[in-house]
Amino acid sequence: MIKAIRGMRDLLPPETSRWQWVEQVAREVFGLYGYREIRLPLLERTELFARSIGADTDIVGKEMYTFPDRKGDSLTLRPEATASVLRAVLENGLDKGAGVKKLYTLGPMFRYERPQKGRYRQFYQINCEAFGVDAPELDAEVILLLLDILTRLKLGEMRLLINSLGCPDCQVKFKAAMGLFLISREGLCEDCQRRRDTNPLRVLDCKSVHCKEILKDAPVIRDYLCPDCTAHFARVLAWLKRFGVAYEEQPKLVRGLDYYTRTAFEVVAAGLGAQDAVAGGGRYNGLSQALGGPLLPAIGFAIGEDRLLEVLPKDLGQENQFKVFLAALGEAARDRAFHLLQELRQRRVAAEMDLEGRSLKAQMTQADRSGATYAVIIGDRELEQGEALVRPMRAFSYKKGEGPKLTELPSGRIVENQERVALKDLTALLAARARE
RNA sequence: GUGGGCGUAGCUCAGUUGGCAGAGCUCCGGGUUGUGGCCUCGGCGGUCGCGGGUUCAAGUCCCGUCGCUCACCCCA
Repeated sequence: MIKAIRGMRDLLPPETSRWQWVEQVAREVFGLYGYREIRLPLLERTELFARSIGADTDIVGKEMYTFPDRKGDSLTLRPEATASVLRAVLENGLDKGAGVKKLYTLGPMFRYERPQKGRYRQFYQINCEAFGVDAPELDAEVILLLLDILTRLKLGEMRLLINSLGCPDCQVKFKAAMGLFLISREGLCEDCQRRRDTNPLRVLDCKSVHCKEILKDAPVIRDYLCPDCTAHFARVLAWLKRFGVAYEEQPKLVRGLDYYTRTAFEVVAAGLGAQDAVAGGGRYNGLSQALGGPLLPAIGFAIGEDRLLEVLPKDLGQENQFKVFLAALGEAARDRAFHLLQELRQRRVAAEMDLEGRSLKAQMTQADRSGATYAVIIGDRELEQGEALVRPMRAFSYKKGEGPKLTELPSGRIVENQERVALKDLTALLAARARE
């Protein structure tokens, strides 16, 4: 048997209804904040990611699905969305004109990593990107938007971690100080020794207990922020505080992609093990220019949908909708039921029936499993009289002062509230009940 | 890329010192010849991940390989 390739999985029902629910909520909230959807290719020129994400990052260095196409051009399956969004914005001139441009996109990303809990080679992100405004109010708004989505999804325990990475000027000064600090320290792990030369900022991010100890009194970026960046960050935090957002300043939080400037944030959730970041984002004012575009301030975030689904309650997104199951006995009745089935659907009533001519008992079992609100029984007897039996499934609610009406079946069983309904009125009646 | 755990029915898992491949759930049918769930009886369903080796005999022991999983790393 051919199996799905490593790190790539099938999302099956009923799980998919939870995904739809998450995406629907995200779309609603994006709409409230004035965002519109952009849909992008999954494949881009390799160069786009090399220049945006950073040639020294792990993502570009060893995690991309890169291959030459038939013409020999180097293509890459997108490992993240921001670079593509910005590329599309610049290519289509969406950045022209005053004011903020707000876009969201969602879909699969690809990274060649060793799979584990909450980490797949094809994984899904919900991305938010806002362009053209450098105001700290926008930073705050984007974070509020993110928390709004997560809250509506009933994400339980979550923490917002936040830091400022400064502008390129601040980063130059900080990297110099960090370099100086690291030069005098011995015993850093292999990775950190390498990072010391390539990207000293990321040494801060090291999870090694030993490195953490060494880095205890390392310089922090905050002390190297220029007055503008300091003021910007202070204002972002002030707004968050005013909106009652509980945040945790994390002086050592950095982002894995080179293009981040100023505000950087992350939302971590309980119950995910080591891969606990459910969303991450920040400002990337320098990205546009790195791609050869104009100066274009920007901020955004990505939600890791796979991880999010992992921690969300398992019973969400499964609304029990009104549904009818037609059970037919005999060929003539089946023909009539098939017509009624389509008529119900035309009236926007969810309806199913058995197409194999199974026994009534089997059809009732199917009706039960399908979650039907009503089973409609049509046999030759009913057909002759132009009627159908309408049988409520599951719990039935009574009107005031009314008790159940009992019907005795040929077998001696007694069922509640089974009605006889004229076939010509059947679909209209059910459509009316569906709207109740 | 590195390390640990695990691969037996659609699912969850038993399987003794190597000796006829099992259970529960699901699914299908009967009991109820025209009424779901509960009960009861029966049935379908397996290249024991794959390849090699040892042995009279391998799900079981050995080697290899693939996959899953958790962690490192990295990140959403």
